[in-house]
Amino acid sequence: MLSVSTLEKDKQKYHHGDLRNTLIQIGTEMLIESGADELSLRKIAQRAGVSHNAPYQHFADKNALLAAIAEEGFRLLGDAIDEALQNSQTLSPHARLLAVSRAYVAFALQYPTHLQLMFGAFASETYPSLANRSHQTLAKLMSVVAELEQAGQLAENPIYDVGMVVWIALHGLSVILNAGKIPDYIRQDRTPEILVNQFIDMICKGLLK
Amino acid sequence: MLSVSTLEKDKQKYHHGDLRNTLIQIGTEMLIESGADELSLRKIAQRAGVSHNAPYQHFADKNALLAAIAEEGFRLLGDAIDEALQNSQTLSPHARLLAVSRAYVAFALQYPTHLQLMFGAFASETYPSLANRSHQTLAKLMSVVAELEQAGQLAENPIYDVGMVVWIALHGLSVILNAGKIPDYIRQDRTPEILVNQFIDMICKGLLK
DNA sequence: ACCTGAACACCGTTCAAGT
DNA sequence: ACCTGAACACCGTTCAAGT
Repeated sequence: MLSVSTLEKDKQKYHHGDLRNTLIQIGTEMLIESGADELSLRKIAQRAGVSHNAPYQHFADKNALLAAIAEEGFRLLGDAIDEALQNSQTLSPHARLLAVSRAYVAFALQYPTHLQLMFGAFASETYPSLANRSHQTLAKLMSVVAELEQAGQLAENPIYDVGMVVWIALHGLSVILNAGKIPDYIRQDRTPEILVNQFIDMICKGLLK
Repeated sequence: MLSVSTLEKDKQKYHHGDLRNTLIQIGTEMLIESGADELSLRKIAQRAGVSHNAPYQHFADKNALLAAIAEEGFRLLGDAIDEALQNSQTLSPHARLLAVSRAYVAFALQYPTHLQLMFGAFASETYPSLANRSHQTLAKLMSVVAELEQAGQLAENPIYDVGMVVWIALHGLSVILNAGKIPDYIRQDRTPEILVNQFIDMICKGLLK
């Protein structure tokens, strides 16, 4: 696991230039563990073994660190989607769409505070690499839509719009599930996985006659 | 814009028993003006002309006040939807669905921090009246779906599921628009209104052949 | 260039006390 | 019952200083 070169790189630990990534990593862990309210610059710094002021060497303010943690969140989500694509290689484009959809919602339920942070209001101009990461994530959804297109299964809509519609549905479902806002009389005894499958299928087939 | 009628129904001022509603109203205003970061219990109390401790007479903690402000947000959203229904009485069920959809997204874009608060993680058991309000809002969406049903235009899906699918799409689009996460190559020069119309229509007709 | 420590203005919350 | 004021532990941020 640890090669010599890795060790040498590790020699340049945060005391010599890698504090930035350490802070992002610790922030990510703390966000997963304790939620957004407990996430303070001072606690992150303390856990990194550094004074509460050191972060300002690498981030303009707390918001900049949060943006970096959000960016890391998009990387994690991207990994989850890639894994779903990997595990569904033999299946049909439609089944792969459902697999990716379940992966999206599963990520959302596993890392609710991350999702909230990722879709918080970070200005794209101020945090361009965050915007970039979110676009890369969307691109993974688009690739599945492209498979449907190549299989000749798409109705007459711009392919990018199809991808966006899938995205807004997945994201809306994720947020509403996390907020606990699906009434019991609708939810019944369906798991999130079943809800994703059924709702995405309804969208594929259309709501009206 | 901001209806205060319900909150003003009690003639007793906050010095005589209406501090609770005053705090909710001031909190609502401050959230609209300055965003969620600036929203502190102490500032709300100060603006209400009361000590920073008085709010604890009416709310267990800051979170409880936030939940009440979120609840007020659902009331405002409900008013916006009602207004859209009022203004589209002569139109077809389908056109009314689009009108309500535009109203939802318009509200989201006008009060982005409210929307975030409304869909934050407030436990339904701890804040039952908040959960109730959100269910009432969903019911307004359901009423339009019921019109489609009565007009015989619905495909073979549980009616509640149809309403939920509309809701997740509207909410996902709202969050993603507020987060500024639609890439320019997709957004092109379309306004939010046009995006809502087109995306909801795509969902009505179906994405696949 | 990178980090520390003191200081400042603010925050949510608790407690004792006042009416 | 409703509100106040002092106190506590925390926070983000700035500044001067140390290596």
